[in-house]
Amino acid sequence: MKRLLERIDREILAAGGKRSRSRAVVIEGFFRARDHVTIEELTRSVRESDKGIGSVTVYRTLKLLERLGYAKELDFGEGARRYESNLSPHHDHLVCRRCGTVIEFEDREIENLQDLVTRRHGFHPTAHRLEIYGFCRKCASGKSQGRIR
Amino acid sequence: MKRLLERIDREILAAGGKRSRSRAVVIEGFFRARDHVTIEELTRSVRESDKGIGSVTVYRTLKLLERLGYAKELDFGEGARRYESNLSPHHDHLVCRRCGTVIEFEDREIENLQDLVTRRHGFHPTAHRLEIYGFCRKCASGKSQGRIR
DNA sequence: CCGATTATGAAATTCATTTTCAATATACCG
DNA sequence: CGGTATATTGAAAATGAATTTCATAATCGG
Repeated sequence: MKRLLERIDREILAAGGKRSRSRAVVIEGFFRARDHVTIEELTRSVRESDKGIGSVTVYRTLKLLERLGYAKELDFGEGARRYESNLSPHHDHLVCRRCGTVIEFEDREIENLQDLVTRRHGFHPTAHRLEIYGFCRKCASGKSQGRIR
Repeated sequence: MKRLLERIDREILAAGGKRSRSRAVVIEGFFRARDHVTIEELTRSVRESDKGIGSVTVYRTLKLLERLGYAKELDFGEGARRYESNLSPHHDHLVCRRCGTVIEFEDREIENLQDLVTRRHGFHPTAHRLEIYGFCRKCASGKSQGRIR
């Protein structure tokens, strides 16, 4: 963790940036937080360390981390984006519509088939998103299917 | 087409709704329009038939069509939603980041693998979204990779 | 330490979407 | 048919996430 923060610090300096306490707090908070945080959640948690940190700085810092490749923007259609750290290998998400739990999964074969499809259409893929929405085991038991919307 | 509109009309009545000219124009416009329209695009096109239609009505009508199962909301991360008609069988999307072209594809095997993964985690899937972003054949030729963002 | 540049937070702005509201249109029922 | 309850409309206002602006503060390189 310390090592990671130092590395990011160096990259920011190398890119002409400057150090700042607020940003350091946000970055550390981000990597400590559970994955898939919203800006609002992270702002709240980060303010426990430093009362004065504005949400704008959180927005800016996460955009920065994304540019540097350390964070990924997610959108589960909730109205607000979420961010996850980009340290673990690529994966996709199962999102529970009731309790919000997010399960990460990785499936090489799906990825391979995606590549095939993509190539078949002459496409050069740069990214993809796969999310499966539904009900997790806990929420699925003891619930009737529920009408759509 | 006529048949489809009548069917929707009947469903709306059956659900306690009333007929309205504005809505009829929007619905017909939607099915005539190319797929993956934004509200703004559809509003513009629909206003050529009836100057006075407000975009609010377009918003409301598409939400209605979605509830009835005739339309699907899409989000390619552009800031505004898009809608496609839900008449054709399920498919996913290849989205060109340069020219915006959207190619639809369908891959039974990917779907099957998704089901497997989902079940493996005890999940009850209700929907999924798979989008592959990149550059279409035309846009990919004659372009250097381009830095991330 | 100086001067230049970057970062900050608050406030203002943007923009898609939703809500409110008064006016209008439509369906249902006698 | 006519009356009435109810749905629909469009404009304007409200919402809410994200971004921009701006004056101030912090940090770096020399």
